[in-house]
Amino acid sequence: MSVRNRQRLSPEVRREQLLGAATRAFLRRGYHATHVEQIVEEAGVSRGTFYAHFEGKHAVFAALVDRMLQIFLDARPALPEPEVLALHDAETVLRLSYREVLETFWRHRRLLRLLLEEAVGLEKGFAARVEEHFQAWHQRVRQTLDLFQERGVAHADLDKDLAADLVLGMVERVTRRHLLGPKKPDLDRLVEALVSFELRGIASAA
Amino acid sequence: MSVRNRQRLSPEVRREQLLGAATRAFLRRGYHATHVEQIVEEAGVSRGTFYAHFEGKHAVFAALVDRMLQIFLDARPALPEPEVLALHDAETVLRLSYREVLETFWRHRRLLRLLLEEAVGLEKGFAARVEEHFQAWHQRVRQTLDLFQERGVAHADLDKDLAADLVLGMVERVTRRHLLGPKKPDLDRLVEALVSFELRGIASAA
Amino acid sequence: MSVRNRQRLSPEVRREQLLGAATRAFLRRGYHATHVEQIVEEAGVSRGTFYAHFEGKHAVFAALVDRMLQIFLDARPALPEPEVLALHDAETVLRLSYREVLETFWRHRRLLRLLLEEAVGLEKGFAARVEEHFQAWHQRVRQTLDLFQERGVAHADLDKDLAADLVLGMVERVTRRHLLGPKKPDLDRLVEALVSFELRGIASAA
Amino acid sequence: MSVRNRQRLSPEVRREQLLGAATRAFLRRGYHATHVEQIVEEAGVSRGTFYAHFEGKHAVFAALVDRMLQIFLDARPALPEPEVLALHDAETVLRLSYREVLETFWRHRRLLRLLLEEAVGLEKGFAARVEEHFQAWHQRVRQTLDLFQERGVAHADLDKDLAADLVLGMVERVTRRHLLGPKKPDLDRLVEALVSFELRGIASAA
DNA sequence: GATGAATGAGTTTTCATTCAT
DNA sequence: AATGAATGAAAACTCATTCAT
Repeated sequence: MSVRNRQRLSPEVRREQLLGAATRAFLRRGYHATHVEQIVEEAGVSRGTFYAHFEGKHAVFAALVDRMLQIFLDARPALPEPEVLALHDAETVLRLSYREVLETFWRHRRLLRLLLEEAVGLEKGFAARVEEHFQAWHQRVRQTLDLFQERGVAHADLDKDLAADLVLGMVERVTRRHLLGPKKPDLDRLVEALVSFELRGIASAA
Repeated sequence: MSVRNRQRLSPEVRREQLLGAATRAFLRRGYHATHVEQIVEEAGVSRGTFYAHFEGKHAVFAALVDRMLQIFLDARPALPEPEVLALHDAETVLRLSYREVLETFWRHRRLLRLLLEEAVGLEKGFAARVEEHFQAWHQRVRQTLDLFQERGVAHADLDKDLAADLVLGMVERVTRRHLLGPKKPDLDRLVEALVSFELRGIASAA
Repeated sequence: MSVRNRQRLSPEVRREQLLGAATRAFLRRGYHATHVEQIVEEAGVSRGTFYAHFEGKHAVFAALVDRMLQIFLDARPALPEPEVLALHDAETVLRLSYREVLETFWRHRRLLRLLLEEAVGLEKGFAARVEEHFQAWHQRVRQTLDLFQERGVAHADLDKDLAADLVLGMVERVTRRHLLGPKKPDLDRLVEALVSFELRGIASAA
Repeated sequence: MSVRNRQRLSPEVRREQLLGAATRAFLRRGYHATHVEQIVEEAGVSRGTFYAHFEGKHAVFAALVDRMLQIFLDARPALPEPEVLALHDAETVLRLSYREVLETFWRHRRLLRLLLEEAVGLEKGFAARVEEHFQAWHQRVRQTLDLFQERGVAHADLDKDLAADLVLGMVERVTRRHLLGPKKPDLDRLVEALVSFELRGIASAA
C-alpha cells in the first residue's frame, strides 16, 4: 500500500532516529513553528510511526530536555571533588572545572542551544525544570566558594550567594556567545578569561 | 449588536490600553499561549477594536519589544560619560552605572521579563533584534573597559572582549534571578557585589 | 471633534455623490471586493453619512442597478415605433434602432459594465431583475421581427423566437467587446455590421 | 474525535469527489455565498480533508475553471478541418460545428453555467482567463470566415472581425437561454437557427 | 509495526453595521 | 447631519492527533 521504505527498526533505534530528527527540526524553526509533519519528514517515517514512539510533540521535546539535563547531571559540571581541591591550588581547580564544563557544553551544543533558546518560556513547565537545574548548579558553585573562602582564596566579605550568580552568569553568557555560534571556539582562551576573572573577582587581596 | 460598554476613546489612549492589557496577558501565559481573545477580554473591548489598532498578535508583541528596546536605548545603561569618568574614580563610576541600569531594569521589570522570557527564540526575528541590542551594549561595556585600561584600573593583559561578555553575563543573571522575581530586591547589595566583582576581576594588582 | 470637511449637503446631492463614488469603487474592484470603507473614502464622507443615505452596501448597489435599468427602459431600445416603420424601409429602421441602442450603451458604459459584469450571479436577486429586462427586450425584438415578417422583409420560415435570441446575443457581444473597453468605438461600423448581418440573416430571399 | 465515516479514499478519488461537491455547492449558491463548510458538508468530509486537497475555496474554484477550459480546448469547437471543408458544402460544415459545440456545452452544462455566471467578474483573474478563451475562439471563427470568403460563401465586403463577434454572441446567448435552463433543449432547432442565420448573414448573394 | 488520509476543535481575521459624541 | 471608534457574527484556515487499512 505504501511508498516509503517501511523499514522495521528496533524501537530503540527508531526512537533515537526520531529524537535526532526532532532536534534538527526544532533547532531550525523553534518549538512552536516546528510541526510534527516536519519532524516525520526529517526522520523519513510516517506520522503513525512517530506517535507509536512518542505521545506527541510535547513528549519528544520533553525527552530532549530530559536528555540534556541528564548529560549535565552526569557531567557534574563545576563541582570540584574534595581530593582534587586538596591536591591542587584554586587556579588549577577552577581551570579543570571550567574546561570540563565548556567541553561538555561544546560537545552537546546542539541540545544546549535547544535548551537555552527554546525550553525557556515554554508554558509546560519546561522552564521550571531548567530553572531547577540552574538552582542545583548554583548550589554547587556556592559550595565551591565556601571551600575557597575556608582556604583563604576568597575574601572574607564575599557575598557568596550573589557571587555564585555572577559566576553562573559569566558562564551562561560565554556559552551563548561563543559555544552556540557556528565558529569553533578557542576554549583555552575562554577558560583563561573565566578563571582569571573569577579568581581576581573573589580574591582575598583586593 | 450587543452593547458592552462602547466606551469611545481616542486612538492613542485605546492603543495604550490595549498595549497594557496585552502585556499583562503575555506575562500571564506567554506569547504562544496567549490568544487575541484573552487580550481583548483583558482590555474589555471587542476583537474588532483590537484589529483596528494592531495588525494582529504579532504586531502588539512587536510594539512591546520596540517599546522595551527604546527604554533601554534611552537609559543608555553602563556607558560612563567622559566628564563623569574624569571626575570620579572607577569604583564610583561603576557604582553609578550599575545603579542606573538595575534601577531602570527594576522599574520596567514587567516588560523586561517579557523580553527575556518571551522575545527570545520567537521565530519572527525578535530574537535577532534583542541580540542586536546585546551587541550594542557589549560595545559600550567594551569601551568602558578600554578607558579603565588606559587609566590603569584594568590590568594590561585583560581580554577585554571576553571580559565584556563576562560583565554582561553577570548583569543578565543578577537581573533574571533578583529583579524579575516577586520579591523586592536589595539593589545596594546587588550593585556592591557587581562593582566589587568587576573591579577585582579586571584589577591591575592581581 | 472631527477632521473632515463636515460639509452639509442636501440629501439629494449627497446621495448622488455617494452613488458616483460607489460606481467608481465597484467598477474598480467588483461588488464583493469593494468595502464600504472604500466607498466612503472615495466620496470623502464618513461611514455614518453613508448609512444615513443608504441602508447598506447592498442598497447602493441596488440603486445603481435600478438606475441602469431605468435608463434602458426610458431609451426603449430597439423597438421601432409603428409610424417609423411605416415611413421607412427595414434597413433604415434597424439602423436607427441600433444606433440609438449603442449610443445609449456608450453614454452609460460605466453603469452598463457594472450591470453586465457584477450584477450577474449576485445572489440577491439582482441577476433575476436583469434577466427580466432581457426578457422584455427579447419581446420587443420579437415584435419587430413579427412586423418584418408581415412586411415580407423576413422570410416566412424564420424561427422568430430564436432569431430574437440571436439578435440579442449579437448586440450583447458587440457591446461587451467594443463599448466597454477603453477605446472609443467606431459606432458606424458596429451599426453597419449589425444591420447587414441581421437583415441578411432574416432575409426573404435566401 | 467524533468519527463521522472516516472513509479512506485515494487522494485522486477524494479530490474528484470534493470537486463534484464544490460544483454542486457553487451552483446552488454562487461563489461568494458558498462557504467551505457547505462544500465539506456536501462531500461528507471534514474541513481538514478539504484543506488537505485544496489550498482553499479559491483553489477549488480555480480547479473547476481549469477543468472547464480544458474541456472546451479539447472539444475544439467550431474549427472546421480543411479536409472537412473540402468534402462538404459550407452548410454541412457549419451544421456539424454547431452541433458539436452545442452538444459539448449541453453535456457540460453544469460546469458551463458555473463558468458563465460565476467566473466572470471575480477579481482573482478568473475573468481574464475566460476572456482569453473567448479571444481564442474568436480567432477560430474568424479563420472559418476567411475560408468561407475564399470559397465565395461569404460576401467580399464582410467585416469578418465584427462578424466573428456577432457569431460568438449568437452562440453565447443561445447557450445561456436554452442550454443552461432546466428544460431539455431541442438541439436540432437551435443548430438550424444558427446555421441559417449565419449563412444568410454572411451570404454572398444578399 | 507502519502508513497517511481523515478529523475537528481551536484560532485568527474580516468587515458590514451601529451608535455615542 | 456628520463623525469614526466600536462591535461581533461569520468566515477562513491550521495542525496535533487518531485510526482504518
